[in-house]
Amino acid sequence: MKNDCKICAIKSKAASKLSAEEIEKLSFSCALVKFRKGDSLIRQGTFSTNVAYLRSGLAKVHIAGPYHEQIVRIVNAPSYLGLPTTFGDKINQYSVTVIEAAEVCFIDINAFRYLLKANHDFSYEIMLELCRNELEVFHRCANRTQKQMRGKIADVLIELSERIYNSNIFYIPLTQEDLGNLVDSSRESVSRVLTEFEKDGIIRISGKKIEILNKKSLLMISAKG
Amino acid sequence: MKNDCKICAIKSKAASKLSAEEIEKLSFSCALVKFRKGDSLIRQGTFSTNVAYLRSGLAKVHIAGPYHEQIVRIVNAPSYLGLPTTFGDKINQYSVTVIEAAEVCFIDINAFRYLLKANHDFSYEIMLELCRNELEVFHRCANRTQKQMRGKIADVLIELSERIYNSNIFYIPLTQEDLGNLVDSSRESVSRVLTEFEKDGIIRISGKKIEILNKKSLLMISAKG
DNA sequence: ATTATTTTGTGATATAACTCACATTTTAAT
DNA sequence: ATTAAAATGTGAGTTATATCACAAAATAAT
Repeated sequence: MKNDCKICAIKSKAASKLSAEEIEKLSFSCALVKFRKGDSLIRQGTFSTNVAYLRSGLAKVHIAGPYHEQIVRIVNAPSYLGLPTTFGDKINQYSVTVIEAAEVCFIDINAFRYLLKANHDFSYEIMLELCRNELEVFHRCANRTQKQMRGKIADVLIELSERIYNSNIFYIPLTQEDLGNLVDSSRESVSRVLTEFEKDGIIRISGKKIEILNKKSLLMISAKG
Repeated sequence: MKNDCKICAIKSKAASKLSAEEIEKLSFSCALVKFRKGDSLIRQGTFSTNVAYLRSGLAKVHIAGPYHEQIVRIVNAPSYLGLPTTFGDKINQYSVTVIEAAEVCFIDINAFRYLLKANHDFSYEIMLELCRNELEVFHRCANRTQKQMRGKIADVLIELSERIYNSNIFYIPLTQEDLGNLVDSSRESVSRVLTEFEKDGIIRISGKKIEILNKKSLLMISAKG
């Protein structure tokens, strides 16, 4: 399985621009590992010397708040996790947990920095990703604080449907408790809104499966606040 | 005043690592401008081909929410503004407005990218700044959503005192309405908490001047949520 | 298959903060 | 200095959502 790393490196969005020598260097310090739902990739407060490259699957970034935990964002492959940590004081500022079976490649921070230095296209790409992250956090923050329940939940459903699954039907990998942590509200309120939406004919739920029947309504509810 | 740019470049945290040739290139595409309180540096929704380098002064980053505007973070010099825009689709995703007299240097995006390419230390520094921004937004987001009024206001006062002014006495450059937009609550609630704190002997207010008398209390209130 | 555990649905009650309203103070403009 | 405009203080009523409580359903474990 370790040999997969080279493939991993080559297949990664960064690698297409790498020289053979660079790939060689990367492959020595990279190990591909498979994870299941619930596994922890990064744990807030711990020391870290790796960047995690999420090659497939889905994960949630979450931080411990003064009261309850808070899910910061849902991350889909491909993306790099733990960048702030590796640039900064090496103490993880957030946790990352798998929510759908994932393949992850841990890249040693020194190899990662070598890559950044050696390959400008790569470092440019990382900057892009960091900028996107920042904007995404902005968006979620505005969502959390300026909308009320219906709007928040509508927004999350749209995000799952569009950004994560690209389909109007999907299996939601989060519990209602998770959803509450994602929009900063209680599990009960999430439940109430979800059944409300179903009664209004906006979505159809059966178990973990959600089907969006009326996206237009969802968009309106999300926009209205 | 235009010649200041070279000084600006040399004095900037990036420049110490630049070659003469690089500084030359930068100075051609850089103009230092002075701004007053209330001036707009970046306007959400507009097209932009510059990175703004805040050399001195204070600014607020804010976005238009579904209902009210929301202040995302307070930025002090030195720092780069508008990075996500220049990497992305060039449409500004947020506004930046001066809240204390500022000197700003607008760096053409092409020159900026040249710098990133030419100088790895510089691009590394930019990545650091992007990471810091992300973590700061995390923090503010948790603050907004998980604490109640007293905690939110305590947190902002601590931030102003520690990160921005480095003093227990400072002149607050924001109106209570601004503070409301910063912590996502109403102007009235801000006022109530502020007078409450004063009655409790935690702060002393006279006009725009705020003195923190009991930082320990503030820290406790902020931490408790 | 059966049991234990986790997740979900829904009512009743409590509460923090918003809104509205208006007086007062402060700041800016002429 | 005088007036206009903006910012602030504070009460009373309203409201969205949290919390508590428990039943039902679904999932996981033996």
